[in-house]
Amino acid sequence: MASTPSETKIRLLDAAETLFGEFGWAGASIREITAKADVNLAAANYHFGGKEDLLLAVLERRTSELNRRRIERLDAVEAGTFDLRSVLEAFAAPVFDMARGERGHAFLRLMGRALADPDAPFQEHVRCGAFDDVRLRFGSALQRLCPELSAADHMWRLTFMVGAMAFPMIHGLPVPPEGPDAAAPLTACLEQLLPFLEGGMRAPSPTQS
Amino acid sequence: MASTPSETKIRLLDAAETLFGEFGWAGASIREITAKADVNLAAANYHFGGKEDLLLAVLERRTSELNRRRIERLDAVEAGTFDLRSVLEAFAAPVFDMARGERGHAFLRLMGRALADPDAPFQEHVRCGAFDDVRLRFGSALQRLCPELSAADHMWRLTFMVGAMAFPMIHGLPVPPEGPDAAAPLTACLEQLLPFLEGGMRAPSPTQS
DNA sequence: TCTGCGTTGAAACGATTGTATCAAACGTCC
DNA sequence: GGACGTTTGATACAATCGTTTCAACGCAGA
Repeated sequence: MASTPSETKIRLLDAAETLFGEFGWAGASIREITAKADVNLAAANYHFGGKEDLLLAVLERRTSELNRRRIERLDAVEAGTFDLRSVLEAFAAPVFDMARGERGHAFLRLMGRALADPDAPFQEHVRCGAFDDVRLRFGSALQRLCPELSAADHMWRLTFMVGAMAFPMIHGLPVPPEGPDAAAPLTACLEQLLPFLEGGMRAPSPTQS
Repeated sequence: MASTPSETKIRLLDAAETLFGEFGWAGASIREITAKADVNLAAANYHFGGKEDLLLAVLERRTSELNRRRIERLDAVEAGTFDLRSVLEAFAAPVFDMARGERGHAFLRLMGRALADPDAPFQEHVRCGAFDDVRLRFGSALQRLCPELSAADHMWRLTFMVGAMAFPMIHGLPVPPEGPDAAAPLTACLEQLLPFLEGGMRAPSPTQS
């Protein structure tokens, strides 16, 4: 029993990440996943217990790392220049950082699904504490930075911000270029996203018109 | 042969709208849909030809009306006070208007899926011209209202705006209250959304920092 | 070398999927 | 009233689903 996941487990997680991200919860089958991973059909149930637990493991593998980085960056921001732009960057940048490299496209799609897809297993993961720390910490930070907004205002704007970020993740970034700088769309998306979010957050509250 | 859709057809469209919106393309089955519609299993294939054509019919029924209203409102705005807020309202308000009433919840979910769900049949509908007019007209209007933004800037911001709007649609609006004003969350969401979008659109372009 | 445990391979389970078939029932027009 | 095209109902089809089973395999420790 190795504490590091076996080769089979990793191959399963990778294949599941790709196919769940591509076709969703009901659209990706255990058979397709195990075939893509080039492992036996029974391996999915043997190592993870079932389809749902496989998806949860796939999500957990990414969101734990993602949210860890977010909190880390927020800590740094709160210790230094505590302004709106930096907080938003601490929230959004880790997504695009982790999307660099080999499996970046699949990662983005899966995270987009995790946020936007209302299918039961995705939301089960989101609602079961995986994002609670992030929500609390960033919610508190934003409330301090935009004190003129009510609690309801903040709830709505957080929703809008997550939606604005999730949308390009789900639909894929435009024309991933070959060659030396394949991550150019990622930095472009982040650079475009941040001023948009900041402008949205700085807008006056609709309740006090 | 009546030009108005038969009772069976309407019941099928309603049930399909609810279940496709709830469980997505692969998650909703013809059997569940026909059972919910209280029609025979074969009716779906008889009236619509197949599962995919049923979904496309469901989408078409709503998006044609929705986008018609959008263009209508944009026409009025362009003939009158042509400002950013009014254009954004012409884009967003018809969604929440149509979400009022009996089947509003299912309508919102379905439209949210149509925008955000990357599953093939949904995107097939979106990409096959259903939104082309809206995209062209509103894109042109926004470009005139925010001339300091580049074409790439506008493309990104349109993406972010649609994402911010689609997100609450997919996940449902908070606590739909019983009683006289069950549509209160709809007006609240729209009132919250518009200043957020306007703030995002008015943000400076990231390319000319 | 033998034993034992963790893992894999191949096959099968029952349930559910989308679709096709065909006879019965329906309303409409001659 | 009877024939006809349209719609429905019940059933069957092949394919695929998630899951289970069990024998075979690999490799540690004794």
